[in-house]
This record gives sequence, C-alpha cells and structure tokens, in this order.
Amino acid sequence: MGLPVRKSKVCPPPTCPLSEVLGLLRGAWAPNVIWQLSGEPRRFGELRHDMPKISARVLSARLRELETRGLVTRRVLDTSPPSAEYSLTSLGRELLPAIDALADVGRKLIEEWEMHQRKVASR
Amino acid sequence: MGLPVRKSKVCPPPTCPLSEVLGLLRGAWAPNVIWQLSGEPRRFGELRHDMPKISARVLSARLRELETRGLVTRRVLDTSPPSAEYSLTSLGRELLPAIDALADVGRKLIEEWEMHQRKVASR
DNA sequence: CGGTATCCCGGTTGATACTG
DNA sequence: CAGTATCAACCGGGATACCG
Repeated sequence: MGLPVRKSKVCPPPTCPLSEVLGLLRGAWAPNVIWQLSGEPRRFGELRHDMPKISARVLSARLRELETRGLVTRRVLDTSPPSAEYSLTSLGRELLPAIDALADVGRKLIEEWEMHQRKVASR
Repeated sequence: MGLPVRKSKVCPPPTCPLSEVLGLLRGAWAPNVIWQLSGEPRRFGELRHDMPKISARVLSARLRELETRGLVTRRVLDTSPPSAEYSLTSLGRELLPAIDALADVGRKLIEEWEMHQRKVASR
C-alpha cells in the first residue's frame, strides 16, 4: 500500500480571488493594456499604435471586459471623427502595484534564468 | 482631421518581465499549483486530489514547466509504489507575496462586483 | 476614427487508455 | 502511484472586410 493522501488546506481562500484577477489578466494582451492605461487616458487608436501587433477585435474585447468589471472607463469624445478615451478607474489603479510586484519577480526570474544558462554554457 | 496620436512611454519596461511571470502563471492551473505548494511539499496524487478537475496530463506539464524554470523541485521517494514530492524553491517562494497581492485585488474586485450586482438588482 | 462580423488557425485542455 | 500517448473539443487570437 502506498502513502496516505495528506489533506491540504481545503479550497485555499486566495485561489478564488486569484483566478478572478488572472481571468482579467488573461490572454496575451490584458496586462499590457492595463499598463498602457497607467498614465494618461488613451484613445483606441493610440492603444493600437502602442501595441502594433494587437488586432482591433482583441483590443476591443479586452477593453470591454475590463470595462464591465469596473477596471476601466470609456468616455466618448464629441469630436469629428468621433473618438473614445479609456482610462483606469481607481479600482483599476489598485492593480498596478500588484502588477509591479509580479514584474519584480519576473525580473529576478529572468536574471536567475540567464545565470543558469551561463553556467550550463560554460561547461 | 482627427486628434493627433499622443506618444506613450515607449515599450514599458515592466511589461516584458511581466509576461515572463504571466507565461509561468499561464493556463487555468499554474497559479493554483503554486498555491498548493506554498505549504508542505506535496505528491502528485495529492495535488490531483486538491484540484479534482485538473487532468494528469496538464498537471504533469505545469509541474515540468515550473521545474525547468527553477520554481519547483521534484524529489522521487524510495517507496513502493514509487512516489514523487514537489515543493517550491526559494525562487518559487518569492512569487507568493506577489500572488497574495493579486489575490487582494481579486477580493476587492469580487466585493465591488457583488455590490454592483446588488445595486442593479434592487432597481 | 472606432469599432463589429466572419472565417480560420494553432495551442491548451480534458478524457481515456496505457506503461513503469 | 506517477506519469505519458493519443484524440477530440474548445477558445483566444490574427486577418480581413465592413459599418456608423
């Protein structure tokens, strides 16, 4: 007979809220979109310009998603031709430190990875 | 003529390391796996038990990924039948605070969302 | 300019079956 | 128990065309 299955902390509390956020950060683009909005409000076309490889469809989808979740607001400008401006809500801004924290780990990760690569290469 | 396109901060530095981490948190399961390993080391079967809906194939894939990136270590136990134990490396542990930060935002998100739902419902 | 509609592709996942 | 192999289904994403 094998080892007994040890109980884990059941249904870890952080996991659900976590998936909540990660669901929002989903896809290849959402984090980038949020980052782009961290400064001034930006228009649809500007965002496309900032992220040349994103398609209009996906950008639109991400923005709507973030909008319905209350992280982003959309403001239609009365110009001709019409334009729309997107910005982070205060709730959306709360994501920024968390994203930064993640990015910090990312930097360490890259660093360690490169160090590891060098070690392997020098053998 | 429309509005001029405003320049953004070019190629935001946080974005690349960010994708690095998010690449690791990819898929529906990686964050959960990491969380499950935040306490004691756990065996393959235990992890499956903790996350009933993950398939062996995906769990295996995620663990390998995390292992090659140096976030997780695998230790084979000399038992019969054989078992394997997974745990976070110190590098892996560095992810935990960041994950917590994300989860915090997640909680607020859920909170606000429910508040919003109630408002809509009471109309 | 600011989108939406359609089509198609590739990657990830889950189910199932099988191995050491 | 701890995986791997195979297959089918699904979904996000890109390209393109089109509308207000």
